[in-house]
Amino acid sequence: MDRYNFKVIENKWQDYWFKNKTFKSNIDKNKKKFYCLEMFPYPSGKIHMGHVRNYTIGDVLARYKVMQNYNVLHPMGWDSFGMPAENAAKQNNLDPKDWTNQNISAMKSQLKKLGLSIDWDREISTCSSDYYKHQQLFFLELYEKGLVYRKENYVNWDPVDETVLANEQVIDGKGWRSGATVERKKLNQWFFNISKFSEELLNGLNELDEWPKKVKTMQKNWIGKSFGCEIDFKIEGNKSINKIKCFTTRPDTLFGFSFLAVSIDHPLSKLYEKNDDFLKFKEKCSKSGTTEESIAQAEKIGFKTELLAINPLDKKIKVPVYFANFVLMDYGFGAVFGCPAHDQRDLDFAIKYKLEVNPVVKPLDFKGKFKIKDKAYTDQGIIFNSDFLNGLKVPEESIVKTIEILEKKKLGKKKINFRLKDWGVSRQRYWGCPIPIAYDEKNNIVKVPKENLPINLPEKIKLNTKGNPLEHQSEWKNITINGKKCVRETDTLDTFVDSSWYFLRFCSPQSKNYGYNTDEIDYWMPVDQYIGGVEHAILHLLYSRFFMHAINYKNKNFTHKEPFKGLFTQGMVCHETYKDEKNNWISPDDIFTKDGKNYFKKSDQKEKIKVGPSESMSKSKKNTIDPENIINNYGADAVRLFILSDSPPEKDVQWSEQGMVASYKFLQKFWTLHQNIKNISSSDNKANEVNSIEINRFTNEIIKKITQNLEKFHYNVIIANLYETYNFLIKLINKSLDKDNLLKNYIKILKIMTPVVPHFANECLEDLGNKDEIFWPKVNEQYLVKENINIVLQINGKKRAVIISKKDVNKEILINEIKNNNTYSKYLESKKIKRSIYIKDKLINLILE
RNA sequence: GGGCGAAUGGCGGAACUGGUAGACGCGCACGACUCAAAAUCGUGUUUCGCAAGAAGUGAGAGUUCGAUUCUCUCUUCGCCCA
Repeated sequence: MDRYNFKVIENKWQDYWFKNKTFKSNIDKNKKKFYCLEMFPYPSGKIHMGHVRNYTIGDVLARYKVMQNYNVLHPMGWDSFGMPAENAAKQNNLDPKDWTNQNISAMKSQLKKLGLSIDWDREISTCSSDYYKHQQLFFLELYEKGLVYRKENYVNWDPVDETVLANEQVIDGKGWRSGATVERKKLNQWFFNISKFSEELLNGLNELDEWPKKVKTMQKNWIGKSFGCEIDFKIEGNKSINKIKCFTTRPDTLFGFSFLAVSIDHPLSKLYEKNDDFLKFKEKCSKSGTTEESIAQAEKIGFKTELLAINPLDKKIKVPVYFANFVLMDYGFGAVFGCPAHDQRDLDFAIKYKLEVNPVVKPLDFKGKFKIKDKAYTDQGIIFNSDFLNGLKVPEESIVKTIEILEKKKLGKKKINFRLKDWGVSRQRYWGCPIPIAYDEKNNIVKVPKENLPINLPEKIKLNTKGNPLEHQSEWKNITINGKKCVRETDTLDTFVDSSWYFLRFCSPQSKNYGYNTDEIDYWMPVDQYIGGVEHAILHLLYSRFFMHAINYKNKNFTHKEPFKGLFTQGMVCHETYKDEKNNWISPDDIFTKDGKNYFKKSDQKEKIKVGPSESMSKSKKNTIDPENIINNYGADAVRLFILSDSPPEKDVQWSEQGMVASYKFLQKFWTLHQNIKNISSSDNKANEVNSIEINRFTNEIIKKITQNLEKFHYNVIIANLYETYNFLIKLINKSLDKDNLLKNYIKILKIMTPVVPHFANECLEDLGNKDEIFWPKVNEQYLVKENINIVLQINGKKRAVIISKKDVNKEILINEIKNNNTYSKYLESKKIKRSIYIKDKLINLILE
C-alpha cells in the first residue's frame, strides 16, 4: 500500500485551486456574504509561525463558511511600507522597493504552500502607488473636513534612527528599534483629529458584541473618559498673569490644596524664557521621555516660581506655583492643583519640597486625629476639614456636589476630559506614503491639486543621508502649484495610516478613481470576522475605527462606522529557549539530546546547553522554527493540524516537534484507513444493522460537535474530535459492515475534515468519486437518539454506579429497579430513602436517612 | 497601585445552560512483530492501596441533593493601564 505522498497531493490541489480560481469572490446578492480577514503581514521576507497560526485559523473559518454556502471574501495583501525596508536597503545598498517586492513574492509562495483559500486576484500592496494614491486623496478630503491639521509639538525623537516615535514605540524611555534614549524635540507635525470622535469611539464599543471583552476594556482605558471639573485659580505675584485654569477629577479635595503645578510647556513658561535656572530645569525635564509611563517613573521635580495661587473656596489660602515634570500639557489644561494628602504623586512632590499635607478625606469609621505619613489616602470615606463640604461621602456624593457648589459660585465648570490624544502621523522617513501638501515661499500650506495625484515616491535615490532622504531630493521637492513656487512636505505618513483602510480596498481593489467603490463596500462591509494578534488591540484597531468615522463624517454616501463586526485575537507561538555556556542564544536547530535531559550543541558536541523557559518565538532569542522547513518535511496539512491542536487559539501555543510528528503520523494512519475502507467488500445490510446504527449515530454526533466547536473557535477540540473519529473508525473496520452505509457516513466525515486538512480530505473525497461542490453536512437528529443510556447512581451525592437503562424511564420504576438489584441495593444499606433527585436520562441521586 | 483574566495528571489541554472530572494528543510502561533496533500495531497510564476502597480540579470558607463550573476571602502567575 502506498504511503500518503503529501508533496504530490498538496501540489496537485494547490495548482487546481490556483488555476480554477476556486476562491475568487464576486458580489452575489442572492447569497449571504461573509468577509473573513486576517491581519495582513509585513513583508519581512519569510513567513513565521505566528503567520501560520493566524492564517490557518482564518482559513478554517473561511472554508467552513464557503461550505455553508456563504459568499466568502477572503483576501490577502501586504503592509509594505515601513522602516525595515529602509534599513535593509541602507545596509545592503538596495532599493527599498526591490527589497520589498522580492520579499512579497517569496512570502506569497510560502503562503500558497499552506493551501490557503485566498482570492489572490484581490492582492494589494500598500507601497504601490495604486494603493497610496487613494490614501493621499483621503488625506486631502480629511483636511478639507477639518480632521487633519498641522501643529508644532513636542515629539519623542529617536536620535539614532533620526525619526519621531509614537508613544507606544518608546519602551522604558528608549526607542523600540534602536534602543537609544529618547529625547524631546519640537517639530511641525501633521495630526489626525481622532480626539474629535472620542465619545463616539467609546460608545461604539458597546455595539461590538463579537469582540473580546479584554480588547474593549483596553480601548476604553486608552480613550480614558474622565468626569471632573475645570477651575480658575487667581494668581498673585506677577501683573501679566491673573489666573490659571486647571482640570481636576477630585474637586472635592480642594481644601487640601497646597500647591499648583503647571507643565513646562504651559503658556506661563513664556514669563521665564530668560530665567537661566528655569531653562536648566527645562533641560533636565527634556531628558526623560514624553510618555505617561516614563513620566510616572521619573523622579518628581519642580521649579518654584514667585507666584501664589489663591484657593477659590477660601481666599485666605495662598499656595506656591511650581513648574513640574509630571504635568502634561496635553492632558486637561496642562495645570493641576496639588492635594498631597489624597494623591500619591502630589504627596511625593510635597514631601520633597516640604509643602503642607492637609487631609480632607478620612475613613468613615475613623476616630481621633487622621494623619498622612508617606502614603496618600485614596480610598472612600468622608470629607472633613473642609468647611461647607464637610460630611459628604467620598466618592459617591462628594465630587458631584462639589461641582454643583462651584458652578453656583461661578468658580468652576463641569467638564469631561479624554485621555485620547490626536494622532501624529508625520514620519521623517523615505519609505512611506508622501503627504499631498506643499508650502509656498511664505511657508503657507498649499494642497497638492487632486488631479496631480499620485505623488509618487522618487525611486533609486540615495538613502544614506542625515535625516530624511527626501529632503535631499531637490528635483522632487521643488514644484510649482498654480504658478507659485512651492516645496513639498517631505515627511511621510505613519504606516498605521496604510493599514487603517486596507479592508475597504479589498472590497474593490481595481477601483481606479477612488479608494473604494460604494456598491462593493456596501455589499461586503463590515468585516464579519477579523483575526490577528492581540498586540494590535489598541492602536491599529482604534485607528481603523477612527478612519471609518472620519470618512463617514459629512459624507452621505458612506454609511459605515465600525469596520470589524467580529474580532478574534490569537495567542503567540512559543518555543523553549537555549543558551550555551557563554550565555549566547542557540537555535533549536543547533542542539541535540540523547536522553531527553542533557542537551548539547550540534556544532560543538562537548558544549552543554542550558534549557530556558518557553517564550514567544523571536529572532533575537533564536528560538524560531522556520515554517518552510516544516512544510517541506511534513506537509501543509500536518502543519495546519498541529498548529491548531495543542492549545485554544486565543492562548499561546507551545511549538513541539513531537506534536508535529504526531500530526504527520495521524494523516499517514488515516490514509491507510482510507484505503482499507475503500477496499471493504460489500456485504449484506440486515446482518450489520447494529453496526450501522452505531455508525450513523457517531457520524451525526461528531458533525454536531465539530460544528459547535467551529462556531465557538474551539479549534483545538476539533482536532481532538478528528482523532476520536479515527479511533472510532479503526475499531469498526474489522467488524462486519454494510459498506454502502459506511461510505455514506465516511464521506460526511471527510467533508467536515476539509477546512482543517483541505488537501488530504479533498484527495480522499475525489478518490471516492466526490467531485461536486462540497457542502457542510447537516446533523440528522433522529440518529442521535440512543435506546440504552447510562444513568449515574449517586448515594448522598456520591457516585456509586452507572445503570444501563432504557430511555425515558420513569423515576419510580428506576428506584424499584435499584432496590431489587443486588449490585445497586447494597449501597442503600437497608436505609430509608429520604429524598430522591432524578435528572431524566442522566442521573439519580438518593439521599438516605 | 488599579483593572481584567487564569490556575485541572509527568506535560499541552477537554468537560453544553451546576449533573459520570481527566476527552484528545504528547510522554512513560508493558506486550506483539524483529537476530536486534527503528518504524508499526496492541494494552495500560490522576494519586494512595495487593485489593475492597479512599482522596482529588491553587488554598480556605459558603450556597446546593450535587460545584472544575456560582458567591466571598486569600495565594501565585499572566496581560493591560499607571
